[in-house]
Formats: sequence, structure tokens, C-alpha cells
Amino acid sequence: MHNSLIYIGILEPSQIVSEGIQSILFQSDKAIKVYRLNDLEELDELCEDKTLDILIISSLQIVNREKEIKKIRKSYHNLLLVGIDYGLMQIPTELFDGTFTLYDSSEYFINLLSLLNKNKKVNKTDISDENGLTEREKDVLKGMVNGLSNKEIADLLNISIHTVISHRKNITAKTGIRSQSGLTIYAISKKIISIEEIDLTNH
Amino acid sequence: MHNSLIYIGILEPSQIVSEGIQSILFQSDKAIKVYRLNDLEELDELCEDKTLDILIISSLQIVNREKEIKKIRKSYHNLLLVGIDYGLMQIPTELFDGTFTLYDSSEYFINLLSLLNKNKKVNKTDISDENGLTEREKDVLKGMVNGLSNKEIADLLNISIHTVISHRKNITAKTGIRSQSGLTIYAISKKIISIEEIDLTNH
DNA sequence: TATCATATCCCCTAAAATGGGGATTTTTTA
DNA sequence: TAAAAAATCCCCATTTTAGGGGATATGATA
Repeated sequence: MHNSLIYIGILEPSQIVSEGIQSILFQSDKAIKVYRLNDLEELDELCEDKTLDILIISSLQIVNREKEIKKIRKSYHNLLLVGIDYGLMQIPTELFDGTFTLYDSSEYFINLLSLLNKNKKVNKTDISDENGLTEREKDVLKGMVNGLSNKEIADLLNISIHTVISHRKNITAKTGIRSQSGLTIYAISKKIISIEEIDLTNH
Repeated sequence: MHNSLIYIGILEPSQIVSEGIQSILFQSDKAIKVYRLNDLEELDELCEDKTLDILIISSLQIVNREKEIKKIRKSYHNLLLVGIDYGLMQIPTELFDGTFTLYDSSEYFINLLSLLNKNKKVNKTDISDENGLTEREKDVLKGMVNGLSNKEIADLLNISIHTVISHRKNITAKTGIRSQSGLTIYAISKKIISIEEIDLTNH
């Protein structure tokens, strides 16, 4: 019996983490070929030439992209998806064939990958969660990030405070982010608002 | 001209991160020797034989150990301390000659180390943090920015919730910033906390 | 046409924050 | 050493948020 080469893609913006994973992979006794991706979009391009066995995705690339990940599942039935859990945000484990954290040992990590690769059968649970915020939700988020109270946001948008609260519920449901500061960072990173737009002095 | 060998110690429990750092170090054109430490206590042992130039410390090893780190500063005047700023916890930047995050490029990281090594004694002034907040107020602010409730901050700092509220009053009085998001931006811009340290999932 | 996503509105309770008073003890510093 | 600053603690009333239920109307779309 021979071990065939395992093709692994890594989508991980942190160079340190990415290097660490590669280093551990290369130290293992598996025959592994690693490709680094900078973005989810690069997957199609890469898969034109190669057949990836495993795609490792950073949690930083997961938030609010469930739909894209589901699409990948559909397009590449035999591609195993492994999530890196940073502990910073909730990652939807149902979407992945396996996850690991930065604090797991290299043994654990290698075992996870080789086990997954052996039994290539997947549980494609359809936990549905919508991503992307609607325009109105973004409006409310901007208000939140600017430190406005629900009442003030309601006045600003000329809607009822109840509507604002509804939107907020949807925002937290969609993003899994509950704290003001988390949402601030989220809004900045998603370019929903820029730092310059934030009024520090607001209530 | 020859570059003298740089001795670097790494205190980083995450194998992935540690491997990544080493990998990046080895890829650089610097002459570097790396030692892995499993605990702060191992430093004395290691320094019996070698003279470390730089000690890289994971934020996981920093929390609640400020005193020990200060002691190291005193014992090893020429040892540069570099903190890995890496999510979930707050690291006291004043204690370090430099910090980097998991998301910094390898270039940044290498430059930081070689720059530090060249001018062995710079930063203290650079890190001049005069933002008017006391240490305790910063602690509370970090908690706020991480979306913790007053109660949770109180538990974290082992003080009464009333004390937390008092500190918060002082923070808003000093900064004039009342909103969570404003304080988040403030804390980031004043380098009291880095984006990576903010736990988006917290309440 | 029937369903879905969106946007709007409302009720409820419990928890948390806000903002106004204070006070005492410990640590720093002039 | 005495004064100042920091850190700790407490009470009060009011406002705001969190999270759980809902409902209705509209426009797109499958």
C-alpha cells in the first residue's frame, strides 16, 4: 500500500500561522503538497490544475462567508474543509469536516488531517444562516458604531425604536457578534464604516 | 561586514505559532539562533550558558505575570522583550521593547527584531503612552472594549462592580468619550489594545 | 401563485448601564 | 511627612439594552 500525495490548500492571512502549519506539515511523515491561498476566490483558479484534497480555512476568512463556503462544498464534493478556530469568533462547525485551534499539538493536527483524508465521506448539514447585512441593517450598525442609542438611531432613520431593535437582533444573529466593540471592528473591517466617520464624542 | 549571531528565545505555547515564527526567522537573511522555552522559569537556566538578545513572549504567557516580566527586565538589562500580541487577552505594551501580531507580515517581524537589536534601547520613549488613563482605568477599558459587562470586568479584576463603575466614570470624564465604539477606537488608536485582542463574540 | 427576504411595528421581562451623590484606604510624590 | 493621586467601595433613581415572543406589508423570485 502506498500513501498518495495529499494536496492541501491553506487560506490563512496570518503569515506566522500559515508558516507554522506548513512547517508542521512538512515535518510529518505524510506526503503533502501545500498551496497558499490569499482569498477564497483563488480556489477555482487553483482547482483548474490540481485536485485539492483538503482546504484549511482561517476563522478570519469564515465570518459572514457561510454562503461562499457552502457553495464550495457544492462545487467540490471531495474537498475536505478544515477550519482554524482562533477562538476570537464563532465559527460554524457544521460547515466543516474538522476544526483545530492554534493550541492543538502538531500530532493532533496531523492526525486530524490524515484521518479526514482516509474516510472521505462528509456530513453536509444544511445549517442555514444568511450572511451579508441588508442596507437597513448597515444603517443601524453605523448608528451603533457611532455610539447612538436605539432611540437616537430610530430618530435618525425615522423609524420606530422597535424596528431598530429588530434590525439589531438580525445583526447579532447574522454576525454572531454581540458586543459594541466587536461590531465596531466588524464594521470597520467590512468597510461598512471608516474610522474617520466615527464620532468619538457621541453618547 | 558580518552580522553577529542573534540569540532569540521563544516562549510560545502554541506549536503552530512557534513553528511559524521559527520558520520565518530561518528564512530571513539574519544569523539567528533560536531557543524554545516552555516556561518563563526556564530563562535563568538558559541564560547560564547563553546570552539571549531577544526574548519573544506569547500573550498567553503574559497575563497576570507583569511582575515576573518586570523582574526579568531588571535581571537582564540587555535582553530585549518582544510580546506577541495575539488575541483574547490584553498585553501591557509598556513592558515590552516591541510587539507584533500574528497578522503582521514576516518582513515587519524581521525588521522589528533587527531594528530592536541594532539600537538596544529605544522604545521606552516611543511607547510614551500618556493618554491620561491610569493602569486600572486601562484594565477596565480593555474589558469594556472586549464587550465585557461591568460585572464581568469586576470578576476579571477581582474588584467590586462599584469600583468598575467608578473607573468607567473616570474614563468617560477624562476622555469625553461615552460610547463603546468610541472607546474602542480610542483604545486602538492609543495602543491600549490591538484589534486582534478584541474578542468579537463576547457580550 | 406561493414563498422568501426585507422592512416595519409591538409586547413582555430581566439585566445592565448611566449619572448623581458620597466614602475609605493605599500608594505616590513633592 | 503631608498632600495628592489612585484604587477601592456603596447608595440611589432612571434609562437603555438584551432577548424572548410575536404581527403585517411589500416586492422579488422561483
